[in-house]
Amino acid sequence: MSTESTDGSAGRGADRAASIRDVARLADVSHQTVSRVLNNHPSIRDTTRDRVLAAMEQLQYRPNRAARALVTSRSRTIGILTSTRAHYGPSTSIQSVEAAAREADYTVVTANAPHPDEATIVDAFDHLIDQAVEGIVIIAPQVRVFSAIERMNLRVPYVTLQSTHELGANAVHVDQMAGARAATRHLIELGHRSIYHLAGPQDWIEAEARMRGFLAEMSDNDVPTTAPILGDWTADFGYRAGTELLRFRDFTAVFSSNDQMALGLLHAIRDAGLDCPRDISVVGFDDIPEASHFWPPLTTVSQDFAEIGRRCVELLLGRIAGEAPQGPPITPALIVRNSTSHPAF
Amino acid sequence: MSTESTDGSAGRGADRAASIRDVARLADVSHQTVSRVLNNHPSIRDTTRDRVLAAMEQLQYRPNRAARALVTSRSRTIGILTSTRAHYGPSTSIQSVEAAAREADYTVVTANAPHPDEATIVDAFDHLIDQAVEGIVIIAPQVRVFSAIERMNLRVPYVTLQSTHELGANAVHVDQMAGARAATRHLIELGHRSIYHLAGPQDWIEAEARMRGFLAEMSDNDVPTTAPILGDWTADFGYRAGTELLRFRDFTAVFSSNDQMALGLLHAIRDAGLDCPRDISVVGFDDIPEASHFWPPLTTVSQDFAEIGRRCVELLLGRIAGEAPQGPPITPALIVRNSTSHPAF
DNA sequence: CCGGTCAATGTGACCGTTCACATCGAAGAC
DNA sequence: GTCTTCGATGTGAACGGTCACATTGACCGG
Repeated sequence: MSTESTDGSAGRGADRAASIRDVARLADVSHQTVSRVLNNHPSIRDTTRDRVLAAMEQLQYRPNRAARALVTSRSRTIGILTSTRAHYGPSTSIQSVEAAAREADYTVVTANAPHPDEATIVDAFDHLIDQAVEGIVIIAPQVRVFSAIERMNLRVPYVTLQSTHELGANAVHVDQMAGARAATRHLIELGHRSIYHLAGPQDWIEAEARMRGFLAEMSDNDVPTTAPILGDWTADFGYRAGTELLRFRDFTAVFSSNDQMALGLLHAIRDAGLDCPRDISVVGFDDIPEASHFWPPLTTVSQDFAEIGRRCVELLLGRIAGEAPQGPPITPALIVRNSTSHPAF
Repeated sequence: MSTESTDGSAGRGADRAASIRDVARLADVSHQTVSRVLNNHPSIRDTTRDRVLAAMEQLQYRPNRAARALVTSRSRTIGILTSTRAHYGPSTSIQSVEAAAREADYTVVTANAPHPDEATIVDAFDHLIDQAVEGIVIIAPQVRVFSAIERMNLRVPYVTLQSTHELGANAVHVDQMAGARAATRHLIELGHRSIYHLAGPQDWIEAEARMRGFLAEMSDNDVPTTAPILGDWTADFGYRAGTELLRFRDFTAVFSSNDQMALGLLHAIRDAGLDCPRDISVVGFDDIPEASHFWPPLTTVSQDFAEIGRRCVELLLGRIAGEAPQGPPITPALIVRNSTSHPAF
């Protein structure tokens, strides 16, 4: 490539890509006819269509999305607002959001809000709005996000995961509470009566729902509850919390709000010279692909992150089109492995 | 379609967002002056600029990217081609690509090629090209990608990670070989002489480089090499391979090409009634955040995925601008934890 | 045979921005 | 005092699509 920097007056117009009019000229029709072929309008004679398609092929024509967006004022783009991408769950969901969107001929742009403060979130939203996204899928700590939404009175449709609050039409309903209840019930049925809950950050809707599921199940079974410990999803936190907790050993089981924290916990249990599940039972949440290879293989609650992503797109595109398709809730399932057993005593 | 359009009551343009001309009218200047303010052109009188900015503020003006892209034929968008997003390394890099891109006022769109066959990859490229991306960051199995690139003679700049082949200006150089050598040397220095290598899929450039590093270091130290085992990055594979390998027990150490496979390996070692590191030493690669909580905490090679992402963007934007900024190579570092020790005998 | 409907196509304006070029003073240069 | 330069601004035409509307035959009913 030549590096003629700013001058460039010579080549400029020459190598612009073929436009609808170039195709029209070659196919000997009007540009509007080409446009009709593009949008497969019904009343185009087959022979004409073929001629146009041939011309497109020959010129390697590609429709210009910017031009289309300009005139229709529809970008065919949806945004994803996310905070951490490095975690298995969000990543998987994002991936399937993207696949589903592409399927529907939408493009996805993502905006990351690395810090969960409101300014950062507003920034991320702003970035998406600048792209003229038609809708936004939110995969992030939602409490903060909502205050940001209010502050900037967002005008595009968005979807989130269902909270315990009424988000109604905006939310894909994942029954986190049911999953958390199943995990908790499993421990109770094994005979545990002193169960701690390692919760996630409370501004994540999932974390809150799981915590509520835990508390509800405990109380339904008349098991005395202990105050949940609020964590940050990381294995490091699970390790530290576990180390701290084990100084007292006043419990026989822990339900962790995700698998990473459970991993840290397992580490802490070993470091304390104890055995899981003999001394302490542990249940995780998410069923990341590594969970079955933890030591011991982790009993956890499986979530279909890919399905969540698909459903988000389905709902969002529906709302963009003015409908409100509400599918059935997605229910996580308990997967029993080896990190849980009857309490020792 | 229901054609329930607006009855001709009021303006139909009422809904469209404010344009440059609306701002111009309000600020009592020409649209071109507004454009100049937008692109901070030097010769604008301060008072004029202020007037325009005030008008923008009042109308909540946002530049229309589509219009700008149309006329400049520059989309200010870069694409990411990726295969798996669910893994820690790629996710982290993608996240930092996005952050760096946003910093430079670029937008990122991602295209996923879930299956590594050429058709899928061509599809993904196609999707990106449709967005008129100005450049592409490739985070995917590269061998297949390259054949796809050839087939569709890609006209936009792209960057990848450095392979052992000469990619020259297209690649950010991550010295995977050095990392792999460090890991291997560590095992050799501990006294191991029978070392297996669990490699990644060979169409991933990283996998190949790590394998070559392993082989080179082994041969430099006159340690007899065994044929590497080609895996798929998953813990499941590590487990299965480990189980298989341990039927013979003709080795004392394994260098795994990533941490997930190492995790599966640890699982297999325990299942065989053996102890890591007493019986078998294991070294991983990547240093995912969970690695320090594995049992035993994993000796591994740390990679700065975020830095990789940043460098990809730096290089790509440079190339888009016609430069070729080549930074120093990124060198991974060995992190010694508890999964390695002297061989028992 | 004539008006009407409809399938197939064409015409010109418009979306919101930038670009090339024009204009118009004011400030030096001589 | 006139010419030139240049800073500050304006004018109209792109860019590549879609939209609303016009046009043309062919077919059909009465």
